[in-house]
Amino acid sequence: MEIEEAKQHFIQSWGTLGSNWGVNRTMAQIHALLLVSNEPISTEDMMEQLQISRGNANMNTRTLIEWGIVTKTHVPGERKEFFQTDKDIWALARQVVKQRRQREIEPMLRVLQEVKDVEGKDKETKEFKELIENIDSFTQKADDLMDKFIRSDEHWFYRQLLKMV
Amino acid sequence: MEIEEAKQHFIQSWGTLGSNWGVNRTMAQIHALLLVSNEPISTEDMMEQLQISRGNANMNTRTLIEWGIVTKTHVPGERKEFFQTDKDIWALARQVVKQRRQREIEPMLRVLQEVKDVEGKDKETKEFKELIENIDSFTQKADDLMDKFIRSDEHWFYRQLLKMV
DNA sequence: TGAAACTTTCAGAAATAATTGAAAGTTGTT
DNA sequence: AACAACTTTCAATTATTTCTGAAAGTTTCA
Repeated sequence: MEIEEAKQHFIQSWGTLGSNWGVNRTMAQIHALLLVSNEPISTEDMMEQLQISRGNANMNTRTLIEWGIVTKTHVPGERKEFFQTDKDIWALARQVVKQRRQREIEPMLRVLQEVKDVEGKDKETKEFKELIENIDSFTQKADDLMDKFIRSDEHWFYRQLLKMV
Repeated sequence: MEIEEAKQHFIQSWGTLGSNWGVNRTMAQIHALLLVSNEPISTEDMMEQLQISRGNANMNTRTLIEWGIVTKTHVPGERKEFFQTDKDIWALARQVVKQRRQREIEPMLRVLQEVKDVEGKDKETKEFKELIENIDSFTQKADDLMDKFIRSDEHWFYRQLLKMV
């Protein structure tokens, strides 16, 4: 396989992976394109290489920036904006975990809290409370793990893995 | 808040959470309904409580069964099928992780493998190979962690968390 | 066997999400 | 200030996903 074909294949797969995780295909592809590019790339480049419209490129790039995984840069002599992403895959993973934690764990914990003080002493209510209690406990542990991951570095994570039986 | 309201609220939130994770809303709601039900429920029950069609209820229930998180049961004296889910939230999490691992990690590793032996000794190719190598290494570690989680029980997981600094 | 009870399927409809492209907005230069 | 270069916005369109409901299929039992 030659390099251009490989990059293309990678971009496609990254897009598919993204859409499985609730990230839109184009957004994941833009990210993949940035990953495989040696230099920062412009909106024009994205449009050409992914065959997408200016609006689409702009919107999805903005979302990537909001997620904190893409940054704007400038190329000397060029007036337009260029974009780049951190090639450190651990940094990327940390950033994504951080986003999802904030965006999903926190709302979930809030709902569980709201629902927790349901009135009643009957069996049905007790069982419901127990379920909510279990989900809450699980969610908090997941939250704790994510928090540790976000604060960690690659080596820490690797050591933790080794420590596990 | 009284019990029916609380259950309703929970079902809605579970639906939203699901759709953030690439699980369709109805599927997540059916699952939530099973979680909060004290007895197994029938397709009719789902249709009525979630206000959905028979086809929709049937299809999504089937997918939940394929995912291994819902099972069929029978209620004595009743001819129709009933469904139930494991209320153990850890068992549920393990099952979901198992599915996603099989469905996403494996294909990703295959793509990385394909793309890894790209030809060329130039800088561009070298950098690409390095990127792929890093993603591959990360993915394998994630795979390893998932594998450990799948084989674990709640207490094991809790102990691992405590061991982490 | 036949017919009621129940389940599954799937083509079309409806809902939702993603994308386009052109106009409006902004920034920098002369 | 006027213009060119560039970015952003958003209404309209297109694509994708989900849902419906009725017909076909299956099971159970008298």
